Amino acid sequence: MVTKESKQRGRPRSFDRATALEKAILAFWENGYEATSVADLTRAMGIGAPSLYSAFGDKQSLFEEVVREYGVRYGSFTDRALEEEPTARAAVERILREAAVEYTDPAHPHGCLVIHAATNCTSREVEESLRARRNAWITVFESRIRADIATGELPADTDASALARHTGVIIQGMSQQARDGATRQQLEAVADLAMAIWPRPTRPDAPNHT
Amino acid sequence: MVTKESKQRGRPRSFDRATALEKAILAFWENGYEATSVADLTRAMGIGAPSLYSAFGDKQSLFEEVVREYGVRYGSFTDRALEEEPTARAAVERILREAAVEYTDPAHPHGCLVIHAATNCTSREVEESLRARRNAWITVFESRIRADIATGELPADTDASALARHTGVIIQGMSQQARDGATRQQLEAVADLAMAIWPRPTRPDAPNHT
DNA sequence: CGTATTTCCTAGTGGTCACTACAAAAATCA
DNA sequence: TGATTTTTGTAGTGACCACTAGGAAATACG
Repeated sequence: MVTKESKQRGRPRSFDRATALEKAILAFWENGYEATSVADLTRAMGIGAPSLYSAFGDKQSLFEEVVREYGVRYGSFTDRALEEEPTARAAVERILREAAVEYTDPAHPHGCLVIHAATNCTSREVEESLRARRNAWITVFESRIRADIATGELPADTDASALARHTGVIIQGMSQQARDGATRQQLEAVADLAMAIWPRPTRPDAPNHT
Repeated sequence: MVTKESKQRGRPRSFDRATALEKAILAFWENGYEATSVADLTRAMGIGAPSLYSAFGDKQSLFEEVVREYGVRYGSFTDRALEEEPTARAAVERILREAAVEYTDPAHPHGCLVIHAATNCTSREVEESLRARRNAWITVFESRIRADIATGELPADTDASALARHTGVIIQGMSQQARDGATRQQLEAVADLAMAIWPRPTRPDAPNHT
């Protein structure tokens, strides 16, 4: 759409698109999709309504871009853990620990935008989009766990589906608690407890990560 | 306010207040406080707006009554379990099992009204009221667990605070999952897993409940 | 019957919602 | 400079929001 090469022809934009988007992320994160009005957004982003609409489209497409950028800037710790850690158990443990920190970081609204921003929303489209994202997490966890069962890292009788869903329950419950005022230490204690249900590896040479 | 004794003087009410309230519960439960408009409510309750306002006050006081009645009709299983079960562990296990059933009951909206109905709400008052309710659960769990530590039912080194919060996380995560489409069986499997973190009793004669 | 009382329906109230028409402003290009 | 292009701020749009005034309707009392 807008190419950065050479000078633009018309009047230059008076705001930085990226920082305006960041402000929009914080606004939606704090109050959710529905409860954040376009007037709230223009105030938070420091631009007029016509500028918002010309730069980001309508409210819904701005929100979609917000969710994408949120995933990159604040939600990528899950993907990183799943890629970098050697086992599903280690990955989940790291995810829960980083979630405890991230969800209670005073630098931004508490909890997870994807979990809370569109609960009880009049736009079914927006609600469904975030629901699909949340359910995709569970599927990713499950396939990661199945991979560890295949290698013998986890016992053959491990219920991958239940373990994955339990992980999702813990993450989403932690996010809710963070919004309700739980501290980082309290969430870390919950993460500790939650990890206790993971079965021990069957291979005696398997890494232990305790 | 309205006494049931003897006949009323004026024109009789053309709707049953209790069933209208029940319809309001379902509407708020389905879509939350903010996203349920008064027009939605009058449609669901089958009455005109002036009747709604004269019978229930404004939208917020109707919602407060909805939350109270919801607690009695759909949320009392937690109180019952805490009263009737001999140990905190048994109570929590029963709560999780009944939550799995209740949160996925096709007869009404999924999940818990108190957890979801006012997340990301423009009315701070309503949001705070429900937040206080949720946080009260954790406190009740914790004191119940401390009581069991005192009797020796649970080990002296049990982290009552963390265990109570973990229980809250599980319940709230299960409610979120129920809204996202998890089945009763899936939630029951999560409840099974979650109970595995409970420490064994120290008193050898203590009931076991497995 | 008439009167008092309460509820009902109609038709609004002002306010906020997401969104935009329009023209001045600010840049590049000739 | 003047023409072109894009962004800007102003000032709205109709739609929906929670809520209500006012009078007709339906009951009980005397």
